[in-house]
Amino acid sequence: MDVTLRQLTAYAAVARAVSFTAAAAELHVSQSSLSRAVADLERTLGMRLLERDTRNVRLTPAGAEALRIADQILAAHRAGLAQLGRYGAGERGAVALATLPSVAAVLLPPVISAFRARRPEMTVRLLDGLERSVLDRVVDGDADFAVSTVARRAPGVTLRPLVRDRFDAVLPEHHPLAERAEVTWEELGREPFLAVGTDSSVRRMTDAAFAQAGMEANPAAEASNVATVGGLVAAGLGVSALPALVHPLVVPGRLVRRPLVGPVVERRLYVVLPTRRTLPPGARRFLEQLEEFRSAADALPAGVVWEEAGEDR
Amino acid sequence: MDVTLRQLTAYAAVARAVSFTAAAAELHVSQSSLSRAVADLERTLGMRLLERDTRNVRLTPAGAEALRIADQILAAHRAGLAQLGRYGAGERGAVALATLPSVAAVLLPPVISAFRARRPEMTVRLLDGLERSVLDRVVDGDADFAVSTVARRAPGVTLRPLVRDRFDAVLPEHHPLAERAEVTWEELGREPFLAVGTDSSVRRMTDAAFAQAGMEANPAAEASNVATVGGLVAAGLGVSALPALVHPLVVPGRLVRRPLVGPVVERRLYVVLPTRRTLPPGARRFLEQLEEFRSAADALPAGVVWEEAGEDR
DNA sequence: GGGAACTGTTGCGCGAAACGCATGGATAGA
DNA sequence: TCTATCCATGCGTTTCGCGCAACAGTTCCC
Repeated sequence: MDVTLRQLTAYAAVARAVSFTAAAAELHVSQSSLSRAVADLERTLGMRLLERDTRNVRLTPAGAEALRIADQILAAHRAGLAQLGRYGAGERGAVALATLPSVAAVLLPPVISAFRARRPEMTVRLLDGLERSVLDRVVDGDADFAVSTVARRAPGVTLRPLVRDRFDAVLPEHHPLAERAEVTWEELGREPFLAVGTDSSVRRMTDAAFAQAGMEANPAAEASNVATVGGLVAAGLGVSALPALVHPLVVPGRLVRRPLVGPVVERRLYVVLPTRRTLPPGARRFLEQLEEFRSAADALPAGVVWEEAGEDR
Repeated sequence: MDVTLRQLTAYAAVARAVSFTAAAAELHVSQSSLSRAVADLERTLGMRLLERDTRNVRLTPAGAEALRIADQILAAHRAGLAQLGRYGAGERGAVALATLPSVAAVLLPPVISAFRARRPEMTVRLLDGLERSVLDRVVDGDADFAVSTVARRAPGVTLRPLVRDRFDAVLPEHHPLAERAEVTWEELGREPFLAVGTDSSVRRMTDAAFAQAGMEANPAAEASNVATVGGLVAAGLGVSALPALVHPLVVPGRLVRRPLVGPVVERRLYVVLPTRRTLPPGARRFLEQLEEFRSAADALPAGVVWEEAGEDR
């Protein structure tokens, strides 16, 4: 026979009260039940825990040790279930969120900050990477969900429009085009162009925009980090085009932004949810927090706007 | 309904094996039993732990968290019972031993050392005090047992003779009596006598010995600590009489010991056991260790001899 | 394409476990 | 001595846990 939680609970109550009758009242069970439970426990352990004549109950040394240990076990049990309860309520655990570096650095920080303030036991894990890997993270289950652009419809994920941002021209401070209120892609394409590395969604979209304006994308230089591109522009090596959301990542001063038109190119960012899996409670709570920012029409950098809440796709 | 260890064990096995059938074989129960146990657990917790179609079993995020927690709880249970088992075997816990300072400092160290080497998880608590308080410690249950002299039979304790030691005269290095092979109490009584404090058992016995030799105890000075008395003798303030066991506590050099005769006074040290209470396992083991030293006739300071093992009184 | 082999679920009946009630023996206090 | 408690125990009932067997959905292979 093995030691059950029931026996330990019974023993702990009796040992603490130093009385079967009192403990029985406390636990809302009959006194005989406790008497048996403790006797069973003693038989199983093969040691006497309580010294009892018909009138008094005393702990044996072994009984004192057993009380200590029973309390430990019961506390572990109680704490474990409480943890699981908080997990279930989305107050504890981890949210794994795949996203683009720009989103992670600009859009999410206030959300994470508000989320953590409300649920201090939650951990937010940001898996930042390029568009391609972000989608894979969701499909593979590494991430609970993602916030990202999406090149093409992927099976197994649902898309919920979140924000869209506009491409701006990024120019050296005293560049001739900086005097315009707006700049066209065609005008921009005549300047030495500084592009972000091949794999990025930004690169994909600038290539497409130049093509649409009837020009060929022919970068003077490339860098994978947008901050690096910003630095190159500021140094006067050329011009670039970046979505509004990433501008906070570019060191300010010595360069200016102008809306790009002909065409206006917008980048759409989605919440990417796995279609099959149900979202863990913590992730659900994080999404609620994100929606709260959208509903409150929280301030976004210039050129970035919240999408209307609507149907998932 | 509450979460039982049985359910947690079942769930942990299934979640680890990712298979009800395999887990059933492992736990030697029927597969249907596990199916129910896990279903019950899920119902109680109000969350789905395993995603299962008829062919495959997968953990949900909540299931992964639950597995972690179930393992914690089960480990706490297992560890607790193991601790209690080791406690029961006397390999873990504490021995509380009341004793005289001289016994604690001279007789016990090798015993404690051997005991701890064999049972590293055991703690030995020495409650050292004067004869009177030592007895009380045992009667009150503060100590598991004691090693001490006993002025008079006390109710509720059993005595087991352990060692006896002889009173020696303690003399300054160049004192006239130091040239004798033996010294009588009467001779000693004619010198300025340096006594230990009133409450001690040593004082009680020297007083009695002088009385028996027809002299009055009339100390030139008193100190409670025998090392202090030794210092006074070495400084030439007078002579003293101390039981052989305490000599290692007296700083060596500048004083000499001579057997005291007429009468030879012996101090008897007993193991003092509570008659009622059963000894905790650790204490029993400590006593065994002590007996081992007696059986091996372990070397003792000159003038101290092991008592024969015999009946308890 | 149809069946064989496995998987987890569920209905059923049995046996054990746990419980409350009532009782008995023992003791402290009036 | 009597009474009020206290814990242990016998007894009957209810609940719980289990295995067996039938069932339903998948996968694999001939």
